[in-house]
Amino acid sequence: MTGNFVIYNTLTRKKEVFKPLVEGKVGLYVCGPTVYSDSHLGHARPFITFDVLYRYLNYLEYKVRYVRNITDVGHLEDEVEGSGEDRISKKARLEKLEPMEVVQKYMNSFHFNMMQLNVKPPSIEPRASGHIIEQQELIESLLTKGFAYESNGSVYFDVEKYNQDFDYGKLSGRNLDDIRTNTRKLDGQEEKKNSFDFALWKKATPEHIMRWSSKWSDGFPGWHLECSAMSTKYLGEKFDIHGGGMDLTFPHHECEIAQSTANLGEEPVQYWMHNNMIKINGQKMARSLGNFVTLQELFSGNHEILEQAYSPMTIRFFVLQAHYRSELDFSNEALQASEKGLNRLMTALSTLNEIQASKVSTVDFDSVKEKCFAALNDDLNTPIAIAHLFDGVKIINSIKAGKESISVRDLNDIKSFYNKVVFEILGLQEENSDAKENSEILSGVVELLIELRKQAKSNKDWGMADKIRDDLNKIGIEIKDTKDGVDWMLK
RNA sequence: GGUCUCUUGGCCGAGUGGCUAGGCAGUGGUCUGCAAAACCAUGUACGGCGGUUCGAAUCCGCCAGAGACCUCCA
Repeated sequence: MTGNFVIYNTLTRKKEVFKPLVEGKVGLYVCGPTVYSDSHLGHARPFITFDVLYRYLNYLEYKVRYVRNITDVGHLEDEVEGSGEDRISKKARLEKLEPMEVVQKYMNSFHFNMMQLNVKPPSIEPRASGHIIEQQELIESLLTKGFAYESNGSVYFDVEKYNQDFDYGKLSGRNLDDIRTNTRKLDGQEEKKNSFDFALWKKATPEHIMRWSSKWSDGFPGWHLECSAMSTKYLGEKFDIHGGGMDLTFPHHECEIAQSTANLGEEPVQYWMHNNMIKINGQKMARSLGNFVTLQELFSGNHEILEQAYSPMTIRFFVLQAHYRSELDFSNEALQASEKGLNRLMTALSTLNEIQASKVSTVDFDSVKEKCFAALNDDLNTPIAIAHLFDGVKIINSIKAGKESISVRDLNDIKSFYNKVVFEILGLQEENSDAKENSEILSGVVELLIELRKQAKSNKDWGMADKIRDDLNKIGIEIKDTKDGVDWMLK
């Protein structure tokens, strides 16, 4: 119905027509969050991006199994921080919580944020801590096949050996010689044959709380391992799409490919998709850089750099107004633009329900529809798709204004088109309307005040009329005099 | 230092050899007692310097600036 869906594949650095391994079915894996603190705006981007991918694949009538992991075993800290302490256990000590309590807390808040952003839950959300056995089995297999070696209770992946049979660095465009000469010297690497070897199993230091027993040592899995183990378990040895942030390309995804390929003999993933970063003041927003704004802060406006609160849908729309492979600059001005743009789009959708159909259509909506889907098909180009939605808005408004007319059939067609694209595929939703509809008491009170104001107006008592309007405005209720009467909404 | 990417009008952001998105802001207008909202109209921008071409923001080269990765990171 909608032509070929094209995806930019990081592996080939080209756009490719998407063709699933199994007709009609898609296996999708996306790197999920490490749950040790609240999610920030940067985290929201991949989850919104791949949520739209998931929704679009569903729209294209694929049966999708979407796996998105939760990293809850913690990984090594930056060496500069000392100790090699697990980042989750470190936080736990600071807050005097059990590690799993920290995990639970932030997993809950992550889920809540995702719900606010209308990000659909994945089909399976496996936790690394629940797949220690699978990860150990994978290590075992790599040891048996000679791609890993044990050293002082830890197990490392032998990159050199792997590179003899396969191509280490193909995803990120590196080769081993470059890596060899350019890898920085880090401490605590004497155990490894080569500095670029990475841990599959790490022996825990005494103060490390999160640990599991194994034949090698009491320890914990290396940070690339869980994705290999869990994607294989739930999606099979070969699956269609793997997504994640661009900053994970190397080393994380590179190592993931190496582990899986060494184990399975062939590459597991057909299409690698990477979203770009959100920037703030010209720099990547990242926890480590301390320049982040959490989603909760964004939604409440409670952060010094925020001029106001921004609703979840504003954030979602903001993210979708840029292509997922482009950098996106954060600023109050940009966010406010998105807020107003979204409002314009949503207003047009409700206008759609007020339009009276005529016998004939004087407008042609087909090109809007075609261009919109063409954009989505072109590597999920949501900004272009949205641009065409706005072209449609212009048409809708001119019908409303009586400049154009539309037949019943075409009107229904447009309604279903906007429903599909805006709500189903882009995953936007109405905000605020709930409060208005759900509170009969409030609604009754406001209607009464509007009635009183109307009387004041007919008596030309502008002072009273304006007082009612302005005071309501102060407590967050906006009164609008429109052609068709008085409308009100919660701000 | 190595690998890679980017530089578009006041802001955010598409595009990638000729047809010169879209949103926001600004300006003008419609509506209105006023206001807000809404709606309509309106902007010829592509870092600099060369080159290729009938024609370049789009291709090539150089220069300048910014960023990402190489280390936990969405």
